[in-house]
Amino acid sequence: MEIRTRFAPSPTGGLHLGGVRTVLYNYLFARQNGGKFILRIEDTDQTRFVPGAEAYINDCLNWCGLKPDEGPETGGHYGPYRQSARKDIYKKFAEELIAKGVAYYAFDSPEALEKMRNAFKTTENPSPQYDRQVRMKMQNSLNLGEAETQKRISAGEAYVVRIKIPDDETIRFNDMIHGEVSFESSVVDDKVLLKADGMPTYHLAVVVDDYLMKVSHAFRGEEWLSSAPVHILLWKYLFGLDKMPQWAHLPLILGPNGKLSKRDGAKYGFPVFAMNWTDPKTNDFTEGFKEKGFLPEAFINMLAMLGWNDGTTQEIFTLDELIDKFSMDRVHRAGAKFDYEKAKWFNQEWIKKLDPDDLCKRVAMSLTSKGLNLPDVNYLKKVTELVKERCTLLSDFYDQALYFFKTPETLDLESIKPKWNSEKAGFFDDYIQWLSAQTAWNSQDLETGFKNLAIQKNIKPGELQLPFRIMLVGAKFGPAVFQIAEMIGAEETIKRIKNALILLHA
RNA sequence: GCCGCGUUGGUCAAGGGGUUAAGACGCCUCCCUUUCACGGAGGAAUCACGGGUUCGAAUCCCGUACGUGGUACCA
Repeated sequence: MEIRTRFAPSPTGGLHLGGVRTVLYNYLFARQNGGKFILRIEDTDQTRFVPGAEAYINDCLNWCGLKPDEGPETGGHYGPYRQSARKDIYKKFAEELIAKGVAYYAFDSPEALEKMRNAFKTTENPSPQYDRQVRMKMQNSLNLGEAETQKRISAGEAYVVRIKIPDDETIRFNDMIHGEVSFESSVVDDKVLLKADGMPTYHLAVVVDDYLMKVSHAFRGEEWLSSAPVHILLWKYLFGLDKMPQWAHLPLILGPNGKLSKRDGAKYGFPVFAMNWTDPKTNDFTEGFKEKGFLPEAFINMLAMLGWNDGTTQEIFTLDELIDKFSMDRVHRAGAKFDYEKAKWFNQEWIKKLDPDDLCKRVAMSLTSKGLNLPDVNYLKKVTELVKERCTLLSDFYDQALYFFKTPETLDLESIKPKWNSEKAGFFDDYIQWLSAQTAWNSQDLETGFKNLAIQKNIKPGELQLPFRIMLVGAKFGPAVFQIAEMIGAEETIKRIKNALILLHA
């Protein structure tokens, strides 16, 4: 049997962390078993349709390198892959369920439902369900009779189709992560299967499409666990439990307090979505990992480890290694709190790990996007190698490398002034002279010359290094000063020293 | 309220009857470096609580507490 997994998002907004991890686990499982990974767009709620959301999801998957084998863009033999385009299919199955006596028509308006909930509400039961307790008191084919039901339907009265949950049945299934999970049917409600607009709800659509698309393993977030009994029943009624995919309900990714929300991101200053997303309706902006400066490799690596490990102490994995080593039975059961500090660490590790040429390309993109004009690649490559261990995000390269390309606009003179004196000023005057006379220009010689001159003048070389650094960099950071001098060249080095001396004189 | 799922340091977590209870992030101390980092050496856990079972329990069982998800003609 071919292994087929699917990711089935609804195109209603940004793709968040947990969503990407669900994609990842689906993808890894499919890949390692030589199977297929499918993207299916669950756009059955027309009131929540958000233009651009589907394209955005594609962009995110692309960026992450988790491309589906089948989907709305890619195509495939089991299309269409947008549920809105499969509307007619679901109706047929809804009718089949009615014919089998396990579903029924219901005419209750939203207002009538609201009234029912209010009428039956008690302290012990604050949210009454449409279930066996109340269904015989409502307007549905169960108590209206066939004739009346047909009459209403012919008259064009709006109706939904609801599943008729059995009275006393224990519904069990085996979850790949949680093991055996069971529910009493008596606490499950008669979920709507087909809405008044003719569209299916998620419950009908997942089951039908998983069957039709031959999905062998269905992985989704744990928030779906409570509706699993409805899906199990539907499988039993429609296609047989033996055809049902293996379920795995993935642990939730939590924020600082409770389920991770995009609000947490804004509140605590970390991205929550894979890529930047602006809601076209509300104009609400949410930052993405990509734009924040994350490498997709690091993002994926971090997500993989949030809820899974291979049992060793290895934490840095390439996608290929993950495909090789991932296993569902090592997925942790409990929800995991997202730790932004650790996420940044993964990024830093990946910056160090990446092939220099590859890194250089990405740094170039980041730098040019911030308006920096880059000379030749070889120069940038050297700069990148020199500063990379000081960068945790791709976006850090700008601050860390800017002085290699531009004369600093401000200098942290406060850090040198307290210990500044005319002897030191004299030293730099002479150093300029010495530098001007150099024909060879390399960090080693520059340093030797610097130290010799300092000794000559009876000043500790160390005391001069910080001022020199601030002259060249503008602040107290960066790689060895003499390497910086070597990189920016004689002319620029001398210019920067002169600049600083003027400022220190004033 | 009801139902489901979960609970090993601040966080991610290994370990699934006998261990000094791994490792990583973060934090703190120190070394390296007269910058910032990298790197290196250290420091910090009564395994949620209470009962069992057992010679022995973080590990098995039962309760309780807490957390979390669901309880829509949303997914």
